[in-house]
Amino acid sequence: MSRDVRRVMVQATLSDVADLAGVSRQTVSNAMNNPELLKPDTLQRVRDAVAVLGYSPNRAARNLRTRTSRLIGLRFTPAQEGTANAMMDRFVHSLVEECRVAGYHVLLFPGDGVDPLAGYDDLLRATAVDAFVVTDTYLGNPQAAWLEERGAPFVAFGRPWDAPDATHPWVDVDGAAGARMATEHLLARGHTRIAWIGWRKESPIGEDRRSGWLSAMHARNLSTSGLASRVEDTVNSGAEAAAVLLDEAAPTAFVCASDTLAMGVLHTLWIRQLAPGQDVAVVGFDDSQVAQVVPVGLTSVRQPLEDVAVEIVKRLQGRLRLPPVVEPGKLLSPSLTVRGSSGPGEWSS
Amino acid sequence: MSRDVRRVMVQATLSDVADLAGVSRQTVSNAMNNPELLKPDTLQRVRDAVAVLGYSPNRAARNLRTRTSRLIGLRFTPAQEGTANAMMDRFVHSLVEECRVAGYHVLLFPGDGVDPLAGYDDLLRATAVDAFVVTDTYLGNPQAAWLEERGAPFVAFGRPWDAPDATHPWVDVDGAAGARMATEHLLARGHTRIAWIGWRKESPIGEDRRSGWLSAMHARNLSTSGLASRVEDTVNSGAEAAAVLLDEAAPTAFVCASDTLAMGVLHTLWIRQLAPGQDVAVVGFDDSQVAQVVPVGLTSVRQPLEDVAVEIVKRLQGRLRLPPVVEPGKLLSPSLTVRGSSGPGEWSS
DNA sequence: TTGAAAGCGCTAACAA
DNA sequence: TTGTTAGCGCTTTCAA
Repeated sequence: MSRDVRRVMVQATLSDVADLAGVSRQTVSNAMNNPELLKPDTLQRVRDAVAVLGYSPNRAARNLRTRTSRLIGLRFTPAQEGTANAMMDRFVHSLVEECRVAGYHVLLFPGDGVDPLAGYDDLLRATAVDAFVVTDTYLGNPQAAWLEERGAPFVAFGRPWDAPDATHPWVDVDGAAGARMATEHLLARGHTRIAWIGWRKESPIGEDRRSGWLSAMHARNLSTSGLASRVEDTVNSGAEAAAVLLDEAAPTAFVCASDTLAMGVLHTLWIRQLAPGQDVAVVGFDDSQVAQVVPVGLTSVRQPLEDVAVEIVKRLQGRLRLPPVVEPGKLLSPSLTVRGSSGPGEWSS
Repeated sequence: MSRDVRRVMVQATLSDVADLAGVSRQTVSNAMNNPELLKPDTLQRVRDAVAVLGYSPNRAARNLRTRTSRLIGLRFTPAQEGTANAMMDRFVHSLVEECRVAGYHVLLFPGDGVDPLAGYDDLLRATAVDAFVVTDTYLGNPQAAWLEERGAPFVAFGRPWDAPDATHPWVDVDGAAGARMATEHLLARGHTRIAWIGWRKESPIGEDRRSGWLSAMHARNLSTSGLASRVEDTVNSGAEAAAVLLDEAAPTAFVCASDTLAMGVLHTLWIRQLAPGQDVAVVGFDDSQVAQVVPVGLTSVRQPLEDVAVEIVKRLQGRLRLPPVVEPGKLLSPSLTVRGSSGPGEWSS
């Protein structure tokens, strides 16, 4: 009885396994980490002992000895209230899953809002994580430069917009291609007066997406003058921009830099008794839950976050290898999820 | 030059600090963990050395020695596609922040979908985490029973519905109170035929919320017969249920067990050219991003996830203290976020 | 108030 | 193929 209790409470160690299997501690270690070094029947004996004792190597001891933690740090910032931007949720899940495959866990730390470097430094100095995944590079990522300077391994989700010659590994989604797909989708459905509602000029991501709309329009020799608006990423701004554009440029379709802005457009359509997809087409960006559940459904550009996670972890592993293998940046293509807001299915014929 | 590089690459250790400060390693340790034991000027000397070297205690070594990891495990399951249930995002952020205050970090591990115990066992045996936060207790939480049996510290977000005599600490939100608030809000706005669209009977959370609607109606001696529906948690099911209820019971308002179902109701209203908030009132549950950005806005019950995180971490700390202090379960009250879908502001007078 | 000794559990390096 | 030795960086215990 009391032995059972102890077995539950006190984890078996390498020594316990070695004693039970009648081998040295090092042999047990090899059985766990380099099984090919052992004679088959020794290996089996050790494995039996491991199973009997329910042994798992103590992480702290292993971490201390190997100077690794098998932990990836991720600064977790929540979606802003009142927006549709909930990419993080899907991305984090993909990252956690992909890290598991690679034998890593994800450690979350809070962003402090003021100092974008907060948190990184502590974890680094305590050698609490092996590497970081940096996501908020739209801020003009001071983290990237800072981490690179300290020699801290990391992979960025997002291009180094402000430092095109940066040498760190990154993965990003081609926003221009996404906006282009969205625009071409609307062109194929017969629209020619397609408006753009995007973010302010300071946002390189916004400008990138905008360029996709622009190039798709120009490729068809369509005028874009008076058809573009740059606003804050809020529902209200989107609604106001849509109202102004409808009044002044009479577009029949909108491509938006975010689902949040697209919801603003839907809001204006609703007020004006215009049917989305019927009277006016709308396409958003991010394929958020909002796009999925809003009545008639919001057609939206979807980022391949699962693939992003795969590529990020691949680069993480390369970066942590000795010697480090620094793979170049990688740009992934988004896809378009078509729903009712860009027109009834029949139109596509 | 090369010294600078080394300082960046190789972290200073306790010994380095001790040498620089001219004290023993133990004194440095005390300076970090029990500063009150040191003579003020010794303490200052040590602290100066710490600052000069940029020293932070190595986590692995500390973990090994203290047999703790200062890590809290959380199984991260993403929001289901096509639903509005994105509570996790907000909750995780609150938890991460609250854990930071308590000196912990959050370690994410993936749910495996099949075995709800997967992941917990590995982390436990490797002593990779000090405790867990268990969130998916709606499954009839086998994790809780299993973890309790193994003596693994954890706190549940969610009541032990299927084991009311369970002794583990938990924190939950009073769903019945939330639905009651929603119903009373509609009653105050003059509605009397208020329908309920909830989840199937197997869901104790759904039944709990339903009871809130029921009690609010009964408190006013209002009939509820024919006014309730139990369906799957999808937009379509919500839309269908709303259509049937409108045809057969002519309600003027709906209270829903989730924002997802409420969006279904909005869908049906949209098809029937009924104005939400004007012709028919709708209240959802969870105050998701969807509720926040959908045109006219969806009135919704909001869970106090920040407070939930605070209470959970408090219990976590109690549970990890020696001897453990097991605080009882705690039920928190939600609030109601009023938006356009439950009627124009003027009605409230 | 400070220091010395011991050891947490593991793996790298080397020896047998 | 297996075993021995040493030590990762820290904190606990005890002695000075």
